[in-house]
Amino acid sequence: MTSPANSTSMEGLNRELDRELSAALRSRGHRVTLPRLLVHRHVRRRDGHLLPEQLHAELAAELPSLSPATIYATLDLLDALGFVRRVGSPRGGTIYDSRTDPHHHVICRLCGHIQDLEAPVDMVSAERAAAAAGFAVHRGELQLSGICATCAS
Amino acid sequence: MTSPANSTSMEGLNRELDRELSAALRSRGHRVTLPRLLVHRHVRRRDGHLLPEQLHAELAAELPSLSPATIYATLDLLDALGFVRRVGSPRGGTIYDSRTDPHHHVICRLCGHIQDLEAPVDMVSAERAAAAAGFAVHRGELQLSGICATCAS
DNA sequence: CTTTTTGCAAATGATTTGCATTAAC
DNA sequence: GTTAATGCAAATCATTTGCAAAAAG
Repeated sequence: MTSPANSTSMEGLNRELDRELSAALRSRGHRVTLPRLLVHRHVRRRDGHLLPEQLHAELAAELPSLSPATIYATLDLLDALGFVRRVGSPRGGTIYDSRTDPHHHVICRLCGHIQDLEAPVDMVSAERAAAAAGFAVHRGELQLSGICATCAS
Repeated sequence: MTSPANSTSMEGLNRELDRELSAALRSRGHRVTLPRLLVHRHVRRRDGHLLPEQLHAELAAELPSLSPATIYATLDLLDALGFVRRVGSPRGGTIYDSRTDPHHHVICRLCGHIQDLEAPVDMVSAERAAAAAGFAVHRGELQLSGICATCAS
């Protein structure tokens, strides 16, 4: 009953994600804890954008004691480790993005729905202008705002 | 003592700004009120980025009764009228930009200092991708994040 | 005079903080 | 055993809301 495809089963994937996070945590002197493993698994299994509150609700089943404070602290840590990316929503509040490679976003200004954009955007001259202004640029993204298909109707 | 340059004196500028706002308000059926005139003057005289709270503090001298609620409502109205532009800060909270023409921003991820970037950014392909995803794009800006000169030291 | 706008105070929502307890190492 | 991380509750911060009083048209 066990096929080679088992290496991508939920348990196998979790094991692999756990190993990856554990290595990153230890290399920085952080401890490996259950809340961190769970948040990390959840975030990286679900590719997309998520709100801390949402994450809190979804993990309540697996670890009821998990508190909002820990969610926030853990997401910040994962951001520092490069596993998620903190994105400021134009509607206030914070969105965490499980994708950390360069890409862009459109956000519905009515419902807040956010979607990735794969389009290439040349930000070299903007980065140069920022450098000229004394900024050490860390990253950048294009944020488009508009009305999504659902809200349009 | 009165030179032609008087047309740009504070009183003259205010009068002109007031006329401009009044026309826009009336054309949309809104009323012309002192809080609106004061906020509008303040925002447009001070070219730059400002936080509602900051604005509230700065206008306290001119109109002590001005409440935060009115500041927020007025800024939203000015945004709807096209006199300011609401910008979501990646650090949470809302920034209002007195510039409404297309331009971009760098924001210090330590102190929140924000600065305009004049660099041309081609967002056509991103807009096309957003349209393909069902979005009616309204506007867009590039947001760079980094460390400003002050925080670097 | 009628309706909008204001100011105030209270409510809300998101995020942070302080601190004792628990768990990692 | 030490020290860091957690959970909880309370605090904070930005923003919104409800409503009676004031101002605009």
